[in-house]
Amino acid sequence: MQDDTPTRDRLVTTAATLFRRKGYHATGLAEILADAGVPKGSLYHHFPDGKAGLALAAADWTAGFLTRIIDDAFLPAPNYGEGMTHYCMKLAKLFQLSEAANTCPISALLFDGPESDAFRSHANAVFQRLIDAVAGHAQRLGLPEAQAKAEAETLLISVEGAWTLARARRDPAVLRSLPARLLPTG
Amino acid sequence: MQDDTPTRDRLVTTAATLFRRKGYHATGLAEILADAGVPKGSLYHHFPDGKAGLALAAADWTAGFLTRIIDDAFLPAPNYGEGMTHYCMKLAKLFQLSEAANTCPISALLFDGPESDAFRSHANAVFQRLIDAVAGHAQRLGLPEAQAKAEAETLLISVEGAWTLARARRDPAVLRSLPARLLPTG
DNA sequence: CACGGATTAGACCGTTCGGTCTAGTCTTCT
DNA sequence: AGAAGACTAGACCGAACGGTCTAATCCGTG
Repeated sequence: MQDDTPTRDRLVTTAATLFRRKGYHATGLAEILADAGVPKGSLYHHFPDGKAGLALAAADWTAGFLTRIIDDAFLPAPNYGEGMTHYCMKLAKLFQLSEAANTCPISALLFDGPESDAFRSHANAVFQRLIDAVAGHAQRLGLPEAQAKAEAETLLISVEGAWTLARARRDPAVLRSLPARLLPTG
Repeated sequence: MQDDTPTRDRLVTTAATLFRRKGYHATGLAEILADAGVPKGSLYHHFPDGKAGLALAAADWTAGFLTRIIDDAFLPAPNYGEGMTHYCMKLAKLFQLSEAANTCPISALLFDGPESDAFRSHANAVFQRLIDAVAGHAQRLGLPEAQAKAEAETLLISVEGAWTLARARRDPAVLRSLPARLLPTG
């Protein structure tokens, strides 16, 4: 992490990674700074609110990252079912890359964070953003609006739960099994 | 929490509550002890491993609590679909009672806990115990073994994800919507 | 070159963390 | 009654926490 990307970016991405692996409270500032190769002063320059501000930025960054995955999965798909399948497979691969150690990138840092309402509502906004992204693709692929929204919500719920179970088992199989569980519905 | 229940029990239940509300790392020993009305010496007498040991005990206690809810929901049900519906409704009520502030009692303390493998495998065992409980009821209610196991796993996955989303929204509606999402499958 | 804001650098601070340890009390059995 | 564990009680500890602050450095602009 000692590359030449801007300091702020390095902070955000390392923080996102660590929060995802160990949770917000279990990750110390010292660890983030050491991993990112950034002194404390820089952190409080870029994020006057300190750890909490960094966590919010990390959440946004993660949301963008996931949105990109969703787009990559659904854009080339001929219908919703295949797009959803692609998405689950991509997540399973991501899960393996992270050595099965990380929290679901979706819930990630958000619930482990301060109990403040700011965090909770931020989490809610991020979730909704992802649901909307999926729903948009679903509608584009021919589903009526109401059904698109319902399917998108179901997908997010399932991914969230499946990732958790996958983590407990250290096995991405349950992520790959999602399409088979969800498809018979539509 | 200053009642006359045995010290050990008071520790376990208060710890379970706090871990569920704020997570493992965000909950200090001091807070647990104050809430339970128990001095530090007693904790280390009953749990020589300290916070970690207490967390494992709290996880077991929570698992028992949930197993009871599962039994209460499925025993009087005439078929799997109704049992599952009862279960979701009970969880939604539980969610509301907790002021929508708690993590899913299932994942609860387990993933926020130490990254040790002991915690992870304990979490896995608890999950499996719950899945098996549901699968047992499903089979008793007429589902073939393979399908019973699949349905039970799907239910756990969905509950896990729905609880998370419900928490972000501060709204148990998504928990109540689960049966409608899952039933068309069977 | 000189100036000034942006950024880096890290020493330092008070607090709180989980955990240890020694005394004391309460129960139970002989 | 008296000895022996089980249990309570909380003072105390070093380490790590998040956060503040001052000084140094970098860099674009006059």
